[in-house]
Amino acid sequence: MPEGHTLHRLARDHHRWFAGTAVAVSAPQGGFAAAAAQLDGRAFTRAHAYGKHLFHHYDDAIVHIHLGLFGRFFTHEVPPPEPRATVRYRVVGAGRAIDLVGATQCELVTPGDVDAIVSRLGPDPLRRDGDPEEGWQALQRRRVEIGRALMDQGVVAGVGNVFRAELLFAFGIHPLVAASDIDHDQWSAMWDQLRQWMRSGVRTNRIVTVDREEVGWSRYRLARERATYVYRQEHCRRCGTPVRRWDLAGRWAYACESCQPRPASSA
DNA sequence: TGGGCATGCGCAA
DNA sequence: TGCGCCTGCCCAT
Repeated sequence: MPEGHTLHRLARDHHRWFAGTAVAVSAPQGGFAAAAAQLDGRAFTRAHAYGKHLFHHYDDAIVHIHLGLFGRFFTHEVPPPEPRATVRYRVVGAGRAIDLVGATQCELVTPGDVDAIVSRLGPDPLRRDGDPEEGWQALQRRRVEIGRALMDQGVVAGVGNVFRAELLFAFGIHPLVAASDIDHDQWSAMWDQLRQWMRSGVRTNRIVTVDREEVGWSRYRLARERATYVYRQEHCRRCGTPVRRWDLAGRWAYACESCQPRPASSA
């Protein structure tokens, strides 16, 4: 379930569980075996995230992880159960164990590689150094629809399909509006909203964009349901209009064309 | 049992 | 623009 908040939450948890301790590292699936052998028994020094990228720092090595669409971590008490065959990277500390499965990337990298990865990314709303002006500058250079630009990690690092859909809905912006038609004040407000949602996402480990008062939900219902206005909804949670969806940048984009008027320029 | 789907992304054309 | 890759889970059969 990886958008940026997921990776920051993982970094926070992994840091708490492992930083400053020696850990056992293994690679049941085999692909990461040589690296795991090198890391086994080493001191885990820290974990950090940038956008959707997670980094595990050991005393003299760094592991770079990108979950892709399917990747996830399973967490266990210690001692952990026998790993399933698909576990690529297992870390066992004093009190917790984690299993990485299905990730697009899990590799040893150098500090230089980390710099190169981060340099391709736009500002991250979850980082103190995340600068919305940098995002604004990048957005100005994009000659595409806003629904496409928001998925571009060089504009904002950490936004995925849910935040794209919900952010545009919150501002009444149709995904097919040209990125260049977003004005500066609007962008600043979008950034603030995104940062608020993502911070909350790190705390609760899920995405909630609905206002509980507006939708009239109990806390119980809020905890159970997909708490979005248009993302994977049949009908707009605000006005009831059927939600439309179409392929944009290879992913389903969702919008309520009553709350988010379609730009005149698009057919 | 198997098809479809999922909060990504890079690459070939 | 379309495809391939990584895996788990849910649903229909």
